[in-house]
Parts: sequence; structure tokens; C-alpha cells
Amino acid sequence: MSSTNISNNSGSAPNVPEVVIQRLPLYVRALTQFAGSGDDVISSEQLGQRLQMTPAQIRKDLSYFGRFGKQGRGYSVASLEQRLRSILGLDRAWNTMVIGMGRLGRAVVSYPGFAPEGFNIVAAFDADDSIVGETVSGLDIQSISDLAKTVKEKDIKIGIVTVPIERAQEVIDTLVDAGIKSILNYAPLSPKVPEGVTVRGIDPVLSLQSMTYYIS
Amino acid sequence: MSSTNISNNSGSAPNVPEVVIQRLPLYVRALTQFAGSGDDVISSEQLGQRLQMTPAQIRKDLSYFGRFGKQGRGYSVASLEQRLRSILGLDRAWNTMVIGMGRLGRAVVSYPGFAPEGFNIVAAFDADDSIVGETVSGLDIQSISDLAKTVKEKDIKIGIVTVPIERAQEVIDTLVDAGIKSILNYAPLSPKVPEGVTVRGIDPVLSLQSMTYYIS
DNA sequence: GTGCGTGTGTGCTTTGTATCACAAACGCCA
DNA sequence: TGGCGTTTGTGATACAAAGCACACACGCAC
Repeated sequence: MSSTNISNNSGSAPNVPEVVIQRLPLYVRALTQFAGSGDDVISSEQLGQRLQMTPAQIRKDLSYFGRFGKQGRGYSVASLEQRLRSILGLDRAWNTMVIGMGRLGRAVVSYPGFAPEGFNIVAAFDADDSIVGETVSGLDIQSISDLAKTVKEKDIKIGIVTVPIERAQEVIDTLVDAGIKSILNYAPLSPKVPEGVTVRGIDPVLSLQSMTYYIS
Repeated sequence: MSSTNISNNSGSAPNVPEVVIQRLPLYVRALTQFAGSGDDVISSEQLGQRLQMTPAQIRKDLSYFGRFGKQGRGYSVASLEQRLRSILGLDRAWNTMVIGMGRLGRAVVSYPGFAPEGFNIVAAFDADDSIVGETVSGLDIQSISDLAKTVKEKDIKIGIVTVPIERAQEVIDTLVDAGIKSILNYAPLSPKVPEGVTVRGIDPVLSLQSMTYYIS
């Protein structure tokens, strides 16, 4: 799933495993939370305890990107957080859009957790002409035929798909055609996308279905 | 995270990797979808194409649990689906509860995707006394102090946590004390739970944050 | 300045997972 | 009934990730 990690400015690193990338936001979050509580230096041991993982793994992960700690001390909380945010591209805001304005899509658009993290939802789309033009949380619902144009105009980099499963692949193809490289997919399928496009699925039912195995 | 896979009836298998368990629901879903479309036999090749994975991996995964296919033919769609559902415990219904009746909790309770898959939400809780007694989607909001009793009375096996981050660990501790072994956590933290308890997190922000890395 | 305690960064080992490749099973057809 | 094309199930192999353990850096105290 995706790679194409070409040249970049200073802090770029080659061939970082995808699992590592997925853990970095965890570190960022833990550091942010830790920043409130007094100490301005943190050790991999402390971080590991908070995140339920081994200190060695944290140090290994960080070492893909540089040497951020000081021996005998640990990591500067503020500085490490800043560095990680920069690596992940979280030191800027990202324009996103939501496609599918049914029940789920409306909940996503109204969800107050995205904006504070720098993900601004700046457009909303639906295929159903009868609701195009309605306003949801301050956003006009647009027709999907406007999508490519709006993506360009508003410099949208991320698509959030909340359409029913039957339309999901088709909508995702549309996003890909519009040049979108990052898709958050709420529809319960494993969509086909070309190399270089990253899709992450949000699927509570799948999670539940794999847990029941352990309840004997 | 979790294991304790003790004796079971016939189809039980020892030491199955967690990743494999997490893929089984994907197979179930693909089989269900495939069942509609004519053919009643499917090969690992076809399944793999649909799920974007190698046929070998699918066969390996299935081989942990038995021999379900016929050489030269493939797998009976209906029968394989049934076997997998049985292995995962999806051939029965599960009672679940939602803790935290804020915006997110209400959305979860109203979400129509759980019941058809056998996950029935039969109780709703909140810590805020001022909303205890209200009705949401036909469920009375109960006080968390009733939780342990209700879990027992209604034979609830799964808890869905939708409280704010500050209360999440505390609520999860309460669930664990009440004997819950499976938790679906919407709060943005990595909770600490004892061995034998399975937690799966739903966190769209984390997913977004790891995707931005690839948008250079 | 020197010595000591602490915690990083990392080569090496171990563990875990995915893939390969082929023997054995099956169905079909002549 | 026997041979052929197909697809499974699985040991062996290759690859990837996690963990270990220690040399080395740093800060502090005296």
C-alpha cells in the first residue's frame, strides 16, 4: 500500500516502514499530553510506559529520522514533538473534503475533532441532486461533478469517503482521477487504488468482528 | 495484546497470530458480497484479487483452522463463510453497550450498521446525572454506577467507549472490573488494560496524521 | 576536571510474517 | 478408467519487525 517517498527537504529519511509511520502520531499525541505535566524532558522508558510499548522500539523508530535525544537525559518534550510534527507534515493545516452527505457524512462534517489537529473540512459533496445546495455545518453540499474543480481551487489534499458501499469504489476512482493521494474511507470495502495512493479504512464493525474470536 | 486461547469445541486452533484473526472478517465480508454474484465456488486467486492480497496468504490463513477447500475447485462460498463466521463467533448475536452519551455516543447508538451484523446495543451509560433518564434511539441512558449490574443482567460482552479522553481510562477500568473482555475505544488514547482484555481503537485523526507523511 | 549515574543510538539476534513452489487431491472428459 | 488441467495445503525460504545489550555521550557533583 503506497510508498513513493521521493526527495524532500532536510529531515527526509529513506525507506521507513509503514508501521513506523503509523506509530509516529501516537508519539506526537503522547508528547502533547505530557507537555502539560511539568517535566520538559522525557525518556523512552517513560514514553513506552505511557504507550504500552518497549523503550527500544521507540528509540528505533525515532532513529529512522535522526538523533533527537541526549544521552543521560532523554528527549526534550517540546522539541521532539515539533520535530515529529514536521516529519509527518503536521506543522501545517490540510484542506479536506467529505464525499457522501448521508447520516455518517453529516456526523463527520460536524465532528469537532478534526479542525484542532489541522484538518479543515472545506467542501462537502453528494451524488444526490435533491440535497445539493443544502447547508451542513456551514458547508454547501456540492455535486460530485464539481469535485475536480473544487479540489484544484481550494487545494484539497485529502478525501474522506462516507458514501454507501455500492458507490464507494466509483467515488474513490473519482478522487484518484482528481489527483487525491490520501483517502480516509468509511465504507466497508477494500478499494482498489493505484500505487502511490494511500487509503486508510475506518470500520468499527470489522474491529468488533475480530474481537469476538477472543470471547471464546 | 490479549491471547488466552484455551480449549474450545471442535474447530479450535492453537496460537493463531493476531493479524490472521484480523483478516478473517475481511474474508467473511468478501464472501458475503460474492455470494450474490452467481458462482457458488471461489478460488483463493479470486478472493485475493478482490481483497488486494496474495492467494497464498489467504490459503495460509485458512490453513490455521482446517481444510476448507477442494483441490482443483476452490472453496464453497456459502460453506466457507459459515465456517469462518463460526470460528469468529459471528454465528450468534452479541449484546453490547455504549458508555458516553455525548455527540459521538449518540451517533454510535443511532448507527444502523451494527445490528445487521449481530451486534445489538442494549444499554447506554453516561456519567452526567443531568442526562441520565433521557432516551436515545429507544435506550434509556443509565448511570455508570448501574453498569456492572446491567452487564450481568443483560449478558453484555462488549463495551463501546465514547467518553471524552479525560474520563476514558477510568471508564475502561470500570468495564474491566465488570468483567468485560472486549472494548471498542473511540477515545484518543492508548488505554492500559490487563492481559486477556482486547481493545481496538477507532481513531480517524490518527489515520489522517499518518497519511500526511506521504503527501511530502 | 574527573568520576559516576543515566539513558540514548544502534549492530546483532530473535521472533514473527509473508511468499514461494510443489506434491497431492479433485473433477472432468474421452 | 486413466490422463490432464486446476487449485488446494503446506514445508521450506525469504523478508521484516521487534527486542536485546552495550558502547558511548552527556550532565552533574565534588
